[in-house]
Amino acid sequence: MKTVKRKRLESKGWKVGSAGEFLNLSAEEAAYIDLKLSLGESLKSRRKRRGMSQTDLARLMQSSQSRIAKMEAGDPSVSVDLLVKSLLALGASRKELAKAINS
Amino acid sequence: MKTVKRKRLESKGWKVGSAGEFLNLSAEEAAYIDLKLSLGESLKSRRKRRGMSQTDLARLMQSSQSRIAKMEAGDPSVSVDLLVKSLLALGASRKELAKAINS
DNA sequence: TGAATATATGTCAAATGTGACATATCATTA
DNA sequence: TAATGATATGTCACATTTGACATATATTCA
Repeated sequence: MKTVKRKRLESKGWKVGSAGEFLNLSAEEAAYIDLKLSLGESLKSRRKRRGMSQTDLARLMQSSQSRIAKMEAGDPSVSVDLLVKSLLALGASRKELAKAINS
Repeated sequence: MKTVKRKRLESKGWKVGSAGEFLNLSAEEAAYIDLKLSLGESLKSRRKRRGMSQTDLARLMQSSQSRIAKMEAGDPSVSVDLLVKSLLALGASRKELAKAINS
């Protein structure tokens, strides 16, 4: 894992149990977090491509600007569920979702 | 959508708002449900390939047999998060996850 | 520059998801 | 056919996630 991403995680309040790698993350925990970060980034770029603000997207999703911000930032308080629903709300297809997950 | 899958959904207590297709599902809602069903099936086949029972997997995941059953069945009470975590616990890679989502 | 707009961050009550349990149904096989 | 093990389904107390709000910090641009 790159240092940049690492700092990013550390500073964002990720905190995990068990012993293991650098932040005490097991491979699965790390994969899970990475996944969320990827989805968040994908959400952000999609939203921007559409020329929408976080507030716009929040309205579209019946959510709130602050939650959108947290999604895009990979905040520990947001679920993969919400990220997936958001991407679908922005018109992402299954295939595109899969791509976002893989990237 | 095939009739089999449809019956499956109806009988499993899916219940959604708004007007639209057959069960009043918007395209996004349908995609979301399909996604969960796919992940559930993927989980089931992975578990079986490993020769594990639901109880075994539950132990591995610190969950319970009943929750595993619900995951595999696509029960509305299970989150994508849990499905993803389960697949990761069974050793699925990002790429394999993506594949499961796409299939 | 400064005002307007966008994004980030912390908090909380309400909503949703969770493991655990009881118990039912299904499958295998002796 | 019983007995045994696996899977399904309903329920609930507890845990986590949610939208909303307040407010701080960036960003844009006249």
